[in-house]
Amino acid sequence: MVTITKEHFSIKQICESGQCFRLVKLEETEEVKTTERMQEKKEKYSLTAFGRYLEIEQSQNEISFDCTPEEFEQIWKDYFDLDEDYGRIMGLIDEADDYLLRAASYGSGIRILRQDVWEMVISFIISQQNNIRRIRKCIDLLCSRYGEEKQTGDGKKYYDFPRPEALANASLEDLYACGLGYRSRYIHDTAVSVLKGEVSLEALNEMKHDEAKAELLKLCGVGVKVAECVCLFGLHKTESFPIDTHIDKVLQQRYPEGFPFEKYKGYEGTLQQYIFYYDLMGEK
DNA sequence: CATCAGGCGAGAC
DNA sequence: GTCTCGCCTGAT
Repeated sequence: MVTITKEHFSIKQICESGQCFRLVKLEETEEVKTTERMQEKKEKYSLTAFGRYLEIEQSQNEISFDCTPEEFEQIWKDYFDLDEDYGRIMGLIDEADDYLLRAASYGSGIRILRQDVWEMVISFIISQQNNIRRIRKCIDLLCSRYGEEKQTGDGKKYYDFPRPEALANASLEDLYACGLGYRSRYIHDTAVSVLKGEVSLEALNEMKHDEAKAELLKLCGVGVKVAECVCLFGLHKTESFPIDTHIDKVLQQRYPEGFPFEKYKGYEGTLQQYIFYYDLMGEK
């Protein structure tokens, strides 16, 4: 077990922000009173990533990871982008931009996770014209049917994310049965492309944002929006700025003169997440 | 019953 | 290049 205290880290907000579909809430327990009037709420989450299973518990700024210090240092510290100072990024926001300040304040615990590229490609193909609840369901089904079955130290079963080969070999009929609908063909064709090496996901890390985006656009079912999401969450290119229906609406309503991208070079994607989350979850 | 959910491909022009 | 249209599916 590794316990840290960290500012600008809310596992709840990261989960709700819909960038990682295999981070799920397990339970909520009302803890014994730690002070006279405040009841401390502990929230427990599970995460499956990079072939590993991790349980995480958070009470305010204290976060506990159920893993060894070595695994935390090697894997999760990087995964949760713990070396980045999100307070500094929020400090870049124009003090005259009330809306952006409110959005960042509302979602101040969000971090841009460093996730697996292949998993992001498939996950965000599934995300199109879809809601988070159903995206999770589709991905769970894909994992349990096409992912390798594994076990934790204490014997808990979980499934790895399916490899390209497994999805390339799946029949369209079976993919439809995972509730993927018309995205089934996209998943299949993309898996074949990656398996054949028509698009090399490994090579994307060495590329600039625009170059990586152009490569991703070669994949069937990957348009501009999905490509930007893969760049942001799978390649950690934080200059990526995915525009979906929420962001598009906000840009029109709040930034009719245009969003000041030049002002936030290199951090557009991080700010996009604050805006997205605020529009999705925030009160009117 | 219609509409919507973090779009995209195909075809028309 | 830009525009329109149809699309699986489950929730409301």
